[in-house]
Amino acid sequence: MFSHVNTAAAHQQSHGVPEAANRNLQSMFSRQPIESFGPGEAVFWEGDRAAHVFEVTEGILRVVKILSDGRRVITAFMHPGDLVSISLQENYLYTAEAVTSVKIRRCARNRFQDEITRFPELRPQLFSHLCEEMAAAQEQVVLLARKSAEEKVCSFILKIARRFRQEARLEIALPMSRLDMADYLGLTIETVSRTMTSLTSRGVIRSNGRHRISIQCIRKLARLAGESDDEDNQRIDQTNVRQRAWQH
Amino acid sequence: MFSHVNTAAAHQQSHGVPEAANRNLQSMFSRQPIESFGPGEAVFWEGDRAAHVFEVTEGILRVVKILSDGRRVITAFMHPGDLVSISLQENYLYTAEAVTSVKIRRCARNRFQDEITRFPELRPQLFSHLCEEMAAAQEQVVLLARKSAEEKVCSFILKIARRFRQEARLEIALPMSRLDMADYLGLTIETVSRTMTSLTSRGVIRSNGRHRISIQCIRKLARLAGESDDEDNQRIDQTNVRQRAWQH
DNA sequence: CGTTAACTTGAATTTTGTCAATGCCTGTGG
DNA sequence: CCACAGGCATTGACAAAATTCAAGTTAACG
Repeated sequence: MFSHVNTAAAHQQSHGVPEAANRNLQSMFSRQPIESFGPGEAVFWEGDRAAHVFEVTEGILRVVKILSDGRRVITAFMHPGDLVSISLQENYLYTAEAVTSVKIRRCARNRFQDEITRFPELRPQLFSHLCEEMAAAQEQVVLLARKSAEEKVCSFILKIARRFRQEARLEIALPMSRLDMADYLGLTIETVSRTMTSLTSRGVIRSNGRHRISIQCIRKLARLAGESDDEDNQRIDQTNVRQRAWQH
Repeated sequence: MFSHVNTAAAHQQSHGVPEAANRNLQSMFSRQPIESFGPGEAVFWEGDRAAHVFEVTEGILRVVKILSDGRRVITAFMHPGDLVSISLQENYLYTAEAVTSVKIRRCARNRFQDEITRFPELRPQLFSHLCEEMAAAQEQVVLLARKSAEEKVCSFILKIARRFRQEARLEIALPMSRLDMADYLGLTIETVSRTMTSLTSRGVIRSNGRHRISIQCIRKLARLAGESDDEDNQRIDQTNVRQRAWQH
């Protein structure tokens, strides 16, 4: 959640020549140099002065908050095309760390703001971006507040499947560690592991190595995720959040 | 969370004569008629076409999401001065119900958008409003993902105390039912009740009827809420989120 | 003042977490 | 290319936390 608007497609278009016709939020990053971060490296830290906005170009970031006694919460995973730290205050609200090898572009906050001012057609984009983040946050709150361990894990797999399955294949990558998954779902690694094992033995998923699974029965997975709306005729590629461009 | 910016003070100013000098988001509602809702009544329903934006004038609203099997999550309580349904999509993302007797004003979404367009000085307000909602959402995610029942209850009391205590008195109102608290904190009524009892018997709080408590030891409460930053020299009225007006 | 819903309390159960031991990828260096 | 090491992941036994179910109380409201 929090910035999971994948505008990678639009992004492609606008590279090189950011025409007014298809200018978008990602355009701002197109001339910035690419920076690389290795697994575990932090892109920025919670509490630091928020000087930049980022675009993920490659790899996966985790958005982390830590309680004073070390308990860790991952509030989001960011994928290529996502913008990080858009909704911000004076200081970063969280730490962003590379899960895999990651490439990002950065844009100074000032410049980002200036561009938004200069090109009013960007405002609705920024706005709907924030609104989708809010919707995603609410989904996560529901998951954390009321779902069981199994429902949490199934919801997680399903969310990734809906966004990243390759074409018809129902094989998906889980590049993050079990600890990352646990801290995202409010569980322990052991519970995540046991749940995955159970799903495998029941034929819902099949694991191909530690970071790759294939979904054997998407309907069952959806049911176990606690999404069964009686009708249950959801397609894997359904769009959950209808969006309207704001006119501001 | 989600819209807890209490601008009641600013609101007072702008009533009657919404001068440009102190125009704010609340100004838009100042000429709207006041509507009343009794406890339990819904102001709008999740999924309905989002035709209005609301301002709470009096009383408390709960923001509710329901899973298909009836499990309920309250993602926010809204207080006087709060704006509801600002960050929105095509349809409402949640149901809003009156906890107490509630008075609200509504503003057609179209008009709200037009006004934002017409008075650019409102945009930064809208923006920082959304950003604060995001920050609050993240706090709630941390609470739900990693805090114990006792930490959750203490965090909740502390949050209300920081916003609504009357002057020096550390007596606060908890107008919502135990079920509402439970659905907000991801617990059961029994667990909430037991925790409150335990806090009372340990002298952290004292209850004056079911919906009113006084805080006996704010430092202990803060420690039990899991906020102890070693330093622990926080004041009850500290502002947790520093905010910067956006220039968009 | 009586009714009733809301709340509290207790006991048993379930779920998830903790601790500890083992197993298995993955990447490194021979 | 293989062997090995070390980090992750899995599994099991047990413990703790929270939920569930079932009575009791209390307080709010007519």
